[in-house]
Amino acid sequence: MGKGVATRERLMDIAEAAILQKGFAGTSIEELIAEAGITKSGFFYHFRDKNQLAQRLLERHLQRDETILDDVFGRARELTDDPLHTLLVGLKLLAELMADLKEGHPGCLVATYCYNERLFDQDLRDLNRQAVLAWRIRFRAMIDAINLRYLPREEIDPDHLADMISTMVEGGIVMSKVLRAPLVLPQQILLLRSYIRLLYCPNEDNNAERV
Amino acid sequence: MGKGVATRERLMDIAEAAILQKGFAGTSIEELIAEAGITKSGFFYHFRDKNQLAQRLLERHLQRDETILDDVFGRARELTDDPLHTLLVGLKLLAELMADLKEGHPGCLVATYCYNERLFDQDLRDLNRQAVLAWRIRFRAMIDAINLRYLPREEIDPDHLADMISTMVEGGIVMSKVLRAPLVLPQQILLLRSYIRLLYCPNEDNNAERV
DNA sequence: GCAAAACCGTACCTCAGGTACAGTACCTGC
DNA sequence: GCAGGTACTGTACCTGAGGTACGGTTTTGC
Repeated sequence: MGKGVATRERLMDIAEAAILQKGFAGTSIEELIAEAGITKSGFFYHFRDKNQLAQRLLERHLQRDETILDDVFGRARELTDDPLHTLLVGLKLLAELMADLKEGHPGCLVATYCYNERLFDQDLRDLNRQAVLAWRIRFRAMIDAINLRYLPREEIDPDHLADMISTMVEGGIVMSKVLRAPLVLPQQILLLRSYIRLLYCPNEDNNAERV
Repeated sequence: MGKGVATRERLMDIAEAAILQKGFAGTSIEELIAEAGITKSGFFYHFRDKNQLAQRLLERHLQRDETILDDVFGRARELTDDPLHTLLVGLKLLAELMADLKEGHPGCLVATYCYNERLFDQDLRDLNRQAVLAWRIRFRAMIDAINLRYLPREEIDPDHLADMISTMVEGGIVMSKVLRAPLVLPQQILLLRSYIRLLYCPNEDNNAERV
């Protein structure tokens, strides 16, 4: 990794942490360069302006996010062939991952940007929107696979159920941050898991599995 | 209502809308007074500084929020004596209320402030935290009442289930805002309702009601 | 050892937050 | 009808942040 890349990454780490705690407008370039130990000229060497920093941050955040989800549900798929169990195991792994964050989840840039929408141009807002739609598509595919094999106890729109995963994670992050209770997020993910289990799992009284 | 109170309320309406779209630091006093048609001196006559505005805004927001919840679940209680049905009807009413917002939910100050935490002093952060704890206590009481009469299909911590309502609303707001799809929030509230129904409701195969 | 990459230094402009304080229009009770 | 509070306006001024411009310097890779 080149020196420039390393500086840029460090700058972005500092910026992301600051923005998640103070919002975009509340984060000054001055404080970023002070913490990074560079000058203002250095900052503008790496980024055209503050908006480009915002865009690069979101792009990186979304890539990392995708990697984590690929990893978590990839590992889940290795453990079982059944699509329902894959989702349930994946959510369990995700909850454990969130529970392991000792300082709690630092926050989601997608949520920050949505509560700062008027600060950004249309491109950035669209990028944010596309990211959430990509989550929907990812989880929707898993739901569809489940619906091929299991009959849900209630008729649920698969897109809504897919969105519920993102909803619980975004909401759980807010709850954990406000309450300063890191475990709330994993707890909420496990409740979502409980719902999906109840919705699809046959129990002794009700064998819902499709033939 | 005195003239001063009216101006202050108008100023706060403008400020709340702006803060929900641009964050606290991204909202300038200049734009507020321009829209309100007063001068900067007028602003500082009503509020000691920007932080006091933030505090007043949160206090008012929380009061309004409480009024809405009192109203929704109060109406639900009028329709049924059963605690489970009260919660289910209340969530239905809440979803309908959210669906009726033509422009979509404007956002929650609690979430905005949590993603701007470092901009505020300890008092304001504590106020935010207490508000979420008040939601927990409110919903926890409803869950406890349900547990007295119904046996859940799974053992669930009542605090977690109570928090789930706040989580779904906060997460749903973020999802609706990012996707620019106002209906996502009510859809998610209905999914939460579906979970609670599945968790507690006896069906033809499984009579879970306590005797 | 040389060119490109990765910065630093300086100067400057604009705008927003915030302070200070004097002045004024309007209403209200006595 | 006027004293006094309420609800402001007007003016001036300070600081700090975003941003621009551009020339100079160091570091790195080949």
